[in-house]
Amino acid sequence: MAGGARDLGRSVTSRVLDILGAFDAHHSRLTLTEIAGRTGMALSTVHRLVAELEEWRALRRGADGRYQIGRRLWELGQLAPDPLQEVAHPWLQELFGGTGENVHLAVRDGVEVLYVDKVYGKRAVPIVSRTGSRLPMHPTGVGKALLAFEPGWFVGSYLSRPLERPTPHTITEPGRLARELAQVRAQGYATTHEEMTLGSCSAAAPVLVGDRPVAAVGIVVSSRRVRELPRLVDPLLAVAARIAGDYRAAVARA
Amino acid sequence: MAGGARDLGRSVTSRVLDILGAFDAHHSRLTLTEIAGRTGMALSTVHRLVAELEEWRALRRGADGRYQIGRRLWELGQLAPDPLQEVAHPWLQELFGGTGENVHLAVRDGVEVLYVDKVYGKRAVPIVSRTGSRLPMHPTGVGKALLAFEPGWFVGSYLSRPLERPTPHTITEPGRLARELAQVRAQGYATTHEEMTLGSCSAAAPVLVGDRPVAAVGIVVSSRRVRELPRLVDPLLAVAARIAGDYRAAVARA
DNA sequence: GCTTTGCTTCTACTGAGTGGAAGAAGGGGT
DNA sequence: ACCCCTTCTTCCACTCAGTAGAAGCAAAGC
Repeated sequence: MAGGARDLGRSVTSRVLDILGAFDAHHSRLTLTEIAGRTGMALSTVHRLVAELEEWRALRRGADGRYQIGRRLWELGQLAPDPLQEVAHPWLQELFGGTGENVHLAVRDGVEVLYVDKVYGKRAVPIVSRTGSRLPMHPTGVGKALLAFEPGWFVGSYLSRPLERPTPHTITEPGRLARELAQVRAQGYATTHEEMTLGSCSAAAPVLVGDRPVAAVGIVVSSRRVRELPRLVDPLLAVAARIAGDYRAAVARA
Repeated sequence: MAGGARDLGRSVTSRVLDILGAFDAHHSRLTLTEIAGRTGMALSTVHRLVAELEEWRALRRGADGRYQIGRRLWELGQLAPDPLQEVAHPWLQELFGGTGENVHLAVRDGVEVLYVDKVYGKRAVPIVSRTGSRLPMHPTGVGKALLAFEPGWFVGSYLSRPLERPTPHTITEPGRLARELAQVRAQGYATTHEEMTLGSCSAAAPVLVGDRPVAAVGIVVSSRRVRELPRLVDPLLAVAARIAGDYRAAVARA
C-alpha cells in the first residue's frame, strides 16, 4: 500500500488476512468498528477491505449490521483435507449409535484442543463443542487424553504455564494435574468432572499411533448423569483403537 | 498495486481472493503454475501472494508440492452461521438412524445444488456428495426436489438453458424434464435413476417453508438396491416436514 | 433537540506491488 | 552422464494503488 500507513511495510494481504483472523468462536459477529479495533487498522481501511471481502462473499453482513464469516469461506474450508477426520467419522457415527451420546473428535494444536468433528443428534448437552473451536487441554476430557500421552518435555512445559480455571473444579495445581495425567496413562482414558463447564463431565480416549496421540475421542454428558460415564469407557476405547488402526493403514498407503 | 501490472486497477485483495477461488472440488490441489494459470496472474505474483497465504495457514503445501486449502480456512468456515443446517442436522441424524442410509441436505445456490450437510457411516455409496460441493439440479434428487417447487419463471429459465448430461440416463429434454418436475410436485418427492452417476439412484424431499423450497433432504443408494427407494420416501417426507417446522419456528424467533 | 455511536465518503499523500527475465531445481529419457 | 522440459525461486526496474485523518451522514437513545 502507500502513503500514511500506521505500520510501514505492512502488506495488503496481511491486512486482509488479519480482518479474517478477527473472527473467532468468541467473536463470530463483528461491527466494522470492532474489526478495526481488533486489527488495529483505520476504520476507512477496514471499510474498504471488508467491502471487497463482502462482495466476494467471504464475509456477510447480517440484518443487525454486523459482519459474519460468509458461506464461501465455509465452502473453501470444506476442501481442506483431513485424512484423520475422514477415517474417524464413520467410527464416531458407530459410537454415537452404540451409546446414544454426542461424540466429538479433537486434535492438539499448540497448547489447545481443536474440535475437528462431531456426531450429534437431538439430545441437548450442557456444552456444545463446536467443530472448529478450541479449548484448553487440562480441563477437557479430550485434552487430558491427548496431554497424558505427549512427550515428557511437552507435559512439563504445559504444566509450567499458568493454567486457566474455567470452574472451581478445574485442576490447576501442577502436581495434582501431573498425577491425574499419570492415571490417564495408566488406565488409557481420561475423565473430567465439571472442570471445563459446570454441569458437565466427560470421558475421552486417545487415538494412539506409534504411541503418539494424534487425536482423542470424547463424550460429554450432564453431571446429573455422571453415573453413566463408566459404561462409555469401553466403547470409547474400542472406537479410538479402530480409528488408530484405520488411520495407520491410511497413512501407510499414502 | 503498481508498475507493470497486466490488469490495471486490480486490487491486491481481489487477487488474493482469486487465488483462493482457484480451488474448488475439481481442483483441490494445485501447483503454483496451475494457480497462476487459473487466475491469469504472473507466476511471480502468485508465488509471492501464495507464500503469504501459506504463512497464515490459509493454504498448505503438501509433500507433492501442490497447494491445498489449509485448516485455518476450515476453522474460519466453521464460524459461518447456517441456521437451517443447525436445525436440520439432528433430524438428518434421526433419518440416518431410522433408515441406515447416508443422508444429505442441500440448498439451491444459483442454478446448482450446494450440499450443506451430511450424515454418514461406514456404508459405501457410489457417489459421495461432499459437503461444500455443488452439482447441477436436474440430474440430482435434491436438485429436482428443489427445482420442482421454484416459481414457474425460474423453472422456465432453468429449462431454457443447455442442460449437461452426466450419464446417458440424464433427462435433458425440457419437455420431459418439465413433466418429471410436475410429477415431483404432485407426489411431493423426487427420485433419480442413474441420472447423475451411473450405478446410483436417489430419493429426495423438499423442505418447504411457505411453499418455498429452502432445502432438500436426500438419500443416494446403489442402483443394485433401487428396490429400496420406496421405503425411504415416507421417512424422507417426515423428516423434511420436521425440518421445515423447526426452521419456520427458528426464523420466527429471530 | 442533543448526544453518542457507527458508519460512509473524500482526498492529499506516498510506499508497496508487478511481472519479465534469469537462474535454480527436479524429474525423465537416452 | 548429459540433455531437455517443467516448475519453481529470485531479482529488480518500473509505477500505480492503498492509507487514514477528517468531515459528514445516519440511526438510536435519552
